[in-house]
Amino acid sequence: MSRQEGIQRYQFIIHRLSTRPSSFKEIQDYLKIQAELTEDNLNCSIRTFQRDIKDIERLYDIVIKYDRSMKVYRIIHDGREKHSERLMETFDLYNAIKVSNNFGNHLLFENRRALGTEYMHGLLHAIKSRKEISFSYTSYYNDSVSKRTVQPLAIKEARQRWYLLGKDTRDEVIKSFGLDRISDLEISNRSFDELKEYDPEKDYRYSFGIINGTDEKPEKIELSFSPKEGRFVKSLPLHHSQTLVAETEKETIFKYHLIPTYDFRMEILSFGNQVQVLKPKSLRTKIIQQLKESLEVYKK
DNA sequence: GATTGGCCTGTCCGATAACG
DNA sequence: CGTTATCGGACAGGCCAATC
Repeated sequence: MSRQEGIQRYQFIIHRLSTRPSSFKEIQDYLKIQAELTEDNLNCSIRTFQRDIKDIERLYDIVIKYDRSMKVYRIIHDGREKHSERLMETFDLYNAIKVSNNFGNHLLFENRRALGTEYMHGLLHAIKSRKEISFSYTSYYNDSVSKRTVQPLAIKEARQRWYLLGKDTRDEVIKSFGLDRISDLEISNRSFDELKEYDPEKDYRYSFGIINGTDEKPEKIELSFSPKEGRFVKSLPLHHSQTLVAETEKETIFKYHLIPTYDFRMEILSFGNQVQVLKPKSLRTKIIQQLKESLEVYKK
């Protein structure tokens, strides 16, 4: 059985259990039906299923537990944020296309740059079996290419981009790598120990995007949006800590708790005159400064 | 060597029995 | 009748052999 089928099985199990809690028998039947549709071999024994549950917890931060009173397995903790939901969407789409090959001409995809998702299976496999990987990485800031050796920990999506989180063996620092910047991926046979102390959830709770590891502290931030943008932001929160403070005819105020990194400031600026930073003063000053600098560009 | 299924033991928890 | 002891079902997890 290929490792792709193994990961596919995880996806089906999660999919089934997030629809409704099920007994092992029901899950097995479900897998059987899916196996016929996709022409993959997804059958598995109870023992393999138990191992899958453990793997799913490590890979996706989804905890599945058996409920004795109801005699079913259910998801009791879902650490997925948007990134895994997107992974599921992609997976659903992939299967839909696979099931109906003839629909190729009726599904029109938006042209966009490659996201590096072709390495997804390889990376998930490396994370799961704790193997060091090496790849060529093109820097965001200049186009220099460097060879990296990394202990892969997790895959994360932030702001429509995919990132690999891993510990760079050169300086032992946990970094994020844009998947679209990775090439020549190689999975070595050197395995590494699990990092017990590492908790990706904790590291990114107060991060806006992928920038982290800075020593800055999270701050209480308040933004005032115009009513029009307010409605938009309400339906598409900028950050999971977003809470509504006040909503009047003139403005909508949200508060956040996060580290105001560069990418967050850029996001604020992208709203133009539809947003105003109320708190904290330091961020307000920074944004004003930035806007002034923007104007300077046009005075030259 | 990765993956899987079978077997065995441990453990949890509800059900039933035994007891004061 | 209420509390405690025992039992049994079902899953979890370690181990190992089979398979590719």
